[in-house]
Amino acid sequence: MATEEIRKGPWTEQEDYLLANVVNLFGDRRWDFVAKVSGLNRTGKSCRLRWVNYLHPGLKRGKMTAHEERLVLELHAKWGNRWSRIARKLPGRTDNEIKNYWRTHMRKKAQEQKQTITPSTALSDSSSSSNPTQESLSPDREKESFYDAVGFDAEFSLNGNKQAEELVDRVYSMDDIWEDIDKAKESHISQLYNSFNEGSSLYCPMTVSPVRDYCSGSLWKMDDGESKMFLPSTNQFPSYYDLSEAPSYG
DNA sequence: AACCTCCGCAACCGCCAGAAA
DNA sequence: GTTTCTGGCGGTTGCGGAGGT
Repeated sequence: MATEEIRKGPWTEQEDYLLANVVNLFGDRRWDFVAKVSGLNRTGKSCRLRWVNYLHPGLKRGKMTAHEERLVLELHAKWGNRWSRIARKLPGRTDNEIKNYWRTHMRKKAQEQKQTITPSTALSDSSSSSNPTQESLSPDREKESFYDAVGFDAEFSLNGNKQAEELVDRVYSMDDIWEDIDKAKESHISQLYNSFNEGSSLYCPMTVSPVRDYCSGSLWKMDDGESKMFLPSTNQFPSYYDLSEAPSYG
Protein backbone atom coordinates (compact mmCIF):
# COMPACT_ATOMS: atom_id res chain seq x y z
CA MET A 1 0.00 0.00 0.00
CA ALA A 2 1.23 3.43 -0.75
CA THR A 3 2.57 4.94 2.40
CA GLU A 4 0.39 7.97 2.63
CA GLU A 5 0.63 9.57 5.98
CA ILE A 6 -2.14 8.59 8.32
CA ARG A 7 -4.36 11.51 9.10
CA LYS A 8 -4.77 12.66 12.65
CA GLY A 9 -6.53 15.43 14.42
CA PRO A 10 -9.99 16.86 14.02
CA TRP A 11 -12.33 15.21 11.60
CA THR A 12 -13.66 17.11 8.66
CA GLU A 13 -17.24 17.16 7.56
CA GLN A 14 -16.39 15.10 4.54
CA GLU A 15 -14.65 12.50 6.62
CA ASP A 16 -17.62 12.22 8.92
CA TYR A 17 -19.90 11.86 5.99
CA LEU A 18 -17.85 9.14 4.42
CA LEU A 19 -17.38 7.26 7.62
CA ALA A 20 -21.05 7.35 8.46
CA ASN A 21 -21.96 5.98 5.09
CA VAL A 22 -19.36 3.27 5.10
CA VAL A 23 -20.34 2.16 8.57
CA ASN A 24 -23.91 2.05 7.45
CA LEU A 25 -22.88 -0.10 4.55
CA PHE A 26 -20.58 -2.54 6.25
CA GLY A 27 -21.38 -2.35 9.91
CA ASP A 28 -19.51 -1.11 12.89
CA ARG A 29 -17.32 -4.05 13.66
CA ARG A 30 -14.39 -4.35 11.33
CA TRP A 31 -12.84 -0.97 11.76
CA ASP A 32 -9.72 -1.66 9.87
CA PHE A 33 -11.87 -2.67 6.98
CA VAL A 34 -14.06 0.37 7.36
CA ALA A 35 -11.01 2.60 7.36
CA LYS A 36 -9.74 1.03 4.18
CA VAL A 37 -13.04 0.99 2.34
CA SER A 38 -13.86 4.55 3.22
CA GLY A 39 -10.68 5.78 1.67
CA LEU A 40 -10.16 7.84 4.77
CA ASN A 41 -6.53 8.03 5.60
CA ARG A 42 -7.30 7.15 9.18
CA THR A 43 -6.65 4.16 11.33
CA GLY A 44 -9.45 1.79 12.11
CA LYS A 45 -9.05 2.79 15.66
CA SER A 46 -9.57 6.41 14.86
CA CYS A 47 -12.65 5.58 12.82
CA ARG A 48 -14.07 3.56 15.63
CA LEU A 49 -13.51 6.34 18.11
CA ARG A 50 -15.13 8.87 15.86
CA TRP A 51 -18.13 6.68 15.29
CA VAL A 52 -18.60 5.59 18.86
CA ASN A 53 -18.05 8.96 20.44
CA TYR A 54 -19.54 11.26 17.91
CA LEU A 55 -21.30 9.86 14.88
CA HIS A 56 -23.36 7.07 16.34
CA PRO A 57 -27.02 7.91 15.71
CA GLY A 58 -28.08 6.85 19.17
CA LEU A 59 -25.90 9.30 20.95
CA LYS A 60 -27.47 11.71 23.33
CA ARG A 61 -26.11 15.20 23.46
CA GLY A 62 -26.49 18.00 25.86
CA LYS A 63 -26.21 18.26 29.55
CA MET A 64 -26.38 15.32 31.83
CA THR A 65 -29.69 15.13 33.60
CA ALA A 66 -29.86 15.04 37.35
CA HIS A 67 -30.77 11.41 37.11
CA GLU A 68 -27.79 10.65 34.96
CA GLU A 69 -25.54 12.53 37.33
CA ARG A 70 -26.78 10.49 40.22
CA LEU A 71 -26.33 7.32 38.28
CA VAL A 72 -22.80 8.18 37.32
CA LEU A 73 -21.97 9.01 40.87
CA GLU A 74 -23.38 5.80 42.18
CA LEU A 75 -21.94 3.58 39.53
CA HIS A 76 -18.55 5.14 39.84
CA ALA A 77 -18.64 4.53 43.54
CA LYS A 78 -19.52 0.97 42.77
CA TRP A 79 -17.23 0.21 39.86
CA GLY A 80 -14.60 2.87 39.87
CA ASN A 81 -13.25 4.08 36.56
CA ARG A 82 -14.97 1.42 34.51
CA TRP A 83 -16.29 4.06 32.16
CA SER A 84 -17.51 1.80 29.43
CA ARG A 85 -19.34 -0.27 31.96
CA ILE A 86 -20.92 2.79 33.45
CA ALA A 87 -21.77 4.05 30.00
CA ARG A 88 -23.79 0.94 29.32
CA LYS A 89 -26.11 1.97 32.08
CA LEU A 90 -26.64 5.36 30.50
CA PRO A 91 -27.98 4.78 27.02
CA GLY A 92 -26.79 7.42 24.63
CA ARG A 93 -23.83 8.41 26.70
CA THR A 94 -20.34 7.31 25.78
CA ASP A 95 -17.59 6.24 28.06
CA ASN A 96 -15.58 9.20 26.86
CA GLU A 97 -18.36 11.58 27.65
CA ILE A 98 -18.88 10.16 31.10
CA LYS A 99 -15.19 10.14 31.73
CA ASN A 100 -14.93 13.77 30.78
CA TYR A 101 -17.99 14.62 32.75
CA TRP A 102 -16.70 12.90 35.81
CA ARG A 103 -13.47 14.73 35.63
CA THR A 104 -15.03 18.13 35.38
CA HIS A 105 -18.19 17.83 37.39
CA MET A 106 -18.62 14.80 39.47
CA ARG A 107 -15.33 14.80 41.19
CA LYS A 108 -15.93 18.30 42.33
CA LYS A 109 -19.41 17.48 43.42
CA ALA A 110 -18.32 14.40 45.21
CA GLN A 111 -15.75 16.37 47.07
CA GLU A 112 -18.27 18.99 47.99
CA GLN A 113 -20.56 16.29 49.23
CA LYS A 114 -17.82 14.74 51.22
CA GLN A 115 -17.25 18.00 52.92
CA THR A 116 -20.86 18.72 53.68
CA ILE A 117 -21.99 15.23 54.48
CA THR A 118 -20.16 12.77 56.63
CA PRO A 119 -18.07 10.44 54.51
CA SER A 120 -19.89 7.36 55.72
CA THR A 121 -23.18 8.57 54.32
CA ALA A 122 -21.88 9.94 51.09
CA LEU A 123 -20.32 7.64 48.55
CA SER A 124 -19.92 4.50 50.55
CA ASP A 125 -23.65 4.07 50.70
CA SER A 126 -23.97 3.47 47.04
CA SER A 127 -21.83 0.40 47.15
CA SER A 128 -24.00 -1.18 49.75
CA SER A 129 -27.09 -3.19 49.12
CA SER A 130 -29.30 -0.18 49.68
CA ASN A 131 -28.88 0.93 46.15
CA PRO A 132 -32.14 0.55 44.30
CA THR A 133 -31.29 3.14 41.72
CA GLN A 134 -29.34 1.05 39.34
CA GLU A 135 -31.74 -1.80 39.14
CA SER A 136 -34.88 0.25 39.09
CA LEU A 137 -33.65 2.75 36.59
CA SER A 138 -32.11 0.42 34.09
CA PRO A 139 -34.10 -2.74 34.32
CA ASP A 140 -33.43 -4.28 30.96
CA ARG A 141 -29.97 -3.14 30.23
CA GLU A 142 -28.06 -5.53 32.39
CA LYS A 143 -27.15 -7.88 29.62
CA GLU A 144 -27.38 -5.43 26.81
CA SER A 145 -24.73 -3.00 25.89
CA PHE A 146 -25.88 0.32 24.60
CA TYR A 147 -25.10 -0.80 21.13
CA ASP A 148 -26.92 -4.06 21.60
CA ALA A 149 -29.95 -2.25 22.83
CA VAL A 150 -30.24 0.58 20.41
CA GLY A 151 -27.30 -0.03 18.27
CA PHE A 152 -26.49 -0.33 14.71
CA ASP A 153 -27.57 -3.73 13.58
CA ALA A 154 -31.14 -3.48 14.63
CA GLU A 155 -31.62 -0.19 12.92
CA PHE A 156 -29.72 -1.43 9.99
CA SER A 157 -32.41 -3.90 9.14
CA LEU A 158 -35.03 -1.31 9.75
CA ASN A 159 -33.67 0.63 6.89
CA GLY A 160 -35.10 -2.05 4.74
CA ASN A 161 -32.07 -2.36 2.58
CA LYS A 162 -31.84 -5.99 1.66
CA GLN A 163 -28.35 -5.91 0.40
CA ALA A 164 -27.22 -4.28 3.57
CA GLU A 165 -28.96 -6.82 5.73
CA GLU A 166 -27.30 -9.61 3.88
CA LEU A 167 -23.98 -8.01 4.36
CA VAL A 168 -24.50 -7.96 8.07
CA ASP A 169 -26.01 -11.38 8.41
CA ARG A 170 -23.44 -13.17 6.43
CA VAL A 171 -20.20 -14.28 7.97
CA TYR A 172 -17.42 -12.85 5.92
CA SER A 173 -14.28 -14.48 4.77
CA MET A 174 -11.36 -12.28 3.98
CA ASP A 175 -11.89 -12.98 0.31
CA ASP A 176 -15.42 -11.68 0.59
CA ILE A 177 -14.19 -8.65 2.37
CA TRP A 178 -11.56 -7.76 -0.15
CA GLU A 179 -14.03 -8.36 -2.91
CA ASP A 180 -16.31 -5.90 -1.20
CA ILE A 181 -13.54 -3.41 -0.92
CA ASP A 182 -13.04 -3.46 -4.63
CA LYS A 183 -16.70 -3.25 -5.37
CA ALA A 184 -17.28 -0.54 -2.86
CA LYS A 185 -14.39 1.50 -4.02
CA GLU A 186 -15.58 1.28 -7.56
CA SER A 187 -19.18 2.05 -6.94
CA HIS A 188 -20.66 3.36 -3.80
CA ILE A 189 -17.73 5.01 -2.18
CA SER A 190 -16.77 6.84 -5.28
CA GLN A 191 -20.33 8.00 -5.56
CA LEU A 192 -20.13 9.30 -2.06
CA TYR A 193 -16.97 11.15 -2.86
CA ASN A 194 -18.49 12.60 -5.96
CA SER A 195 -21.73 13.54 -4.30
CA PHE A 196 -19.92 15.27 -1.55
CA ASN A 197 -17.48 17.05 -3.75
CA GLU A 198 -20.20 18.25 -6.04
CA GLY A 199 -21.85 19.77 -3.04
CA SER A 200 -25.21 18.51 -4.09
CA SER A 201 -28.01 17.64 -1.80
CA LEU A 202 -27.70 13.96 -1.48
CA TYR A 203 -30.36 11.46 -0.73
CA CYS A 204 -28.29 8.49 -0.04
CA PRO A 205 -30.37 5.44 0.76
CA MET A 206 -27.77 4.32 3.23
CA THR A 207 -27.13 7.60 4.90
CA VAL A 208 -26.63 6.96 8.57
CA SER A 209 -27.39 10.21 10.15
CA PRO A 210 -27.62 13.89 9.51
CA VAL A 211 -23.99 14.61 9.52
CA ARG A 212 -24.50 18.30 9.33
CA ASP A 213 -26.10 18.27 12.74
CA TYR A 214 -22.93 17.05 14.30
CA CYS A 215 -21.19 20.18 13.28
CA SER A 216 -23.52 22.48 15.06
CA GLY A 217 -22.48 20.95 18.30
CA SER A 218 -25.50 18.80 18.74
CA LEU A 219 -26.01 15.45 17.18
CA TRP A 220 -29.73 15.70 17.56
CA LYS A 221 -31.71 18.81 17.97
CA MET A 222 -32.43 18.82 21.64
CA ASP A 223 -35.12 21.47 21.30
CA ASP A 224 -37.64 18.89 20.34
CA GLY A 225 -36.79 16.96 23.39
CA GLU A 226 -34.80 13.86 23.66
CA SER A 227 -37.71 11.86 22.45
CA LYS A 228 -36.23 11.90 19.02
CA MET A 229 -33.60 9.60 20.22
CA PHE A 230 -33.96 5.94 20.90
CA LEU A 231 -36.91 5.24 18.80
CA PRO A 232 -36.40 1.56 18.37
CA SER A 233 -39.12 1.08 15.86
CA THR A 234 -38.44 4.06 13.75
CA ASN A 235 -35.76 4.93 11.34
CA GLN A 236 -33.07 6.79 13.21
CA PHE A 237 -31.26 7.59 10.05
CA PRO A 238 -32.97 10.43 8.34
CA SER A 239 -32.15 10.12 4.73
CA TYR A 240 -31.10 13.56 3.99
CA TYR A 241 -28.01 15.51 3.76
CA ASP A 242 -28.43 19.08 2.92
CA LEU A 243 -25.08 20.62 2.33
CA SER A 244 -26.58 24.01 1.84
CA GLU A 245 -27.23 24.15 5.55
CA ALA A 246 -23.98 22.65 6.58
CA PRO A 247 -21.98 24.90 8.81
CA SER A 248 -18.35 25.26 8.10
CA TYR A 249 -15.96 22.83 9.66
CA GLY A 250 -13.30 24.68 11.51
C1' DA B 1 -11.58 46.05 24.16
C1' DA B 2 -7.86 43.14 25.14
C1' DC B 3 -5.82 39.71 27.70
C1' DC B 4 -5.80 35.80 30.78
C1' DT B 5 -7.58 31.74 32.95
C1' DC B 6 -10.53 27.98 33.28
C1' DC B 7 -13.49 24.52 31.49
C1' DG B 8 -15.41 21.21 28.25
C1' DC B 9 -14.67 18.14 24.85
C1' DA B 10 -12.65 15.67 20.93
C1' DA B 11 -9.01 12.91 19.86
C1' DC B 12 -4.77 10.34 20.61
C1' DC B 13 -1.83 6.98 23.05
C1' DG B 14 -0.54 2.81 25.24
C1' DC B 15 -1.93 -1.35 27.15
C1' DC B 16 -4.63 -5.46 27.27
C1' DA B 17 -7.69 -9.26 25.89
C1' DG B 18 -9.76 -12.04 22.57
C1' DA B 19 -9.94 -13.76 17.91
C1' DA B 20 -7.84 -15.33 13.88
C1' DA B 21 -4.16 -17.35 11.28
C1' DG C 1 0.35 -23.97 21.18
C1' DT C 2 2.23 -19.69 19.43
C1' DT C 3 2.17 -15.50 17.05
C1' DT C 4 -0.10 -11.72 15.00
C1' DC C 5 -3.89 -8.75 14.43
C1' DT C 6 -7.83 -6.12 15.80
C1' DG C 7 -10.84 -3.95 18.79
C1' DG C 8 -11.85 -2.11 23.35
C1' DC C 9 -10.69 0.45 27.40
C1' DG C 10 -8.80 3.88 30.49
C1' DG C 11 -5.70 7.70 30.83
C1' DT C 12 -4.01 11.87 29.01
C1' DT C 13 -3.41 15.89 26.12
C1' DG C 14 -4.39 19.91 23.39
C1' DC C 15 -7.50 23.12 21.37
C1' DG C 16 -11.27 26.32 21.31
C1' DG C 17 -14.75 28.87 23.58
C1' DA C 18 -16.68 31.18 27.63
C1' DG C 19 -16.19 33.92 31.39
C1' DG C 20 -13.62 36.94 34.35
C1' DT C 21 -10.41 40.75 35.17
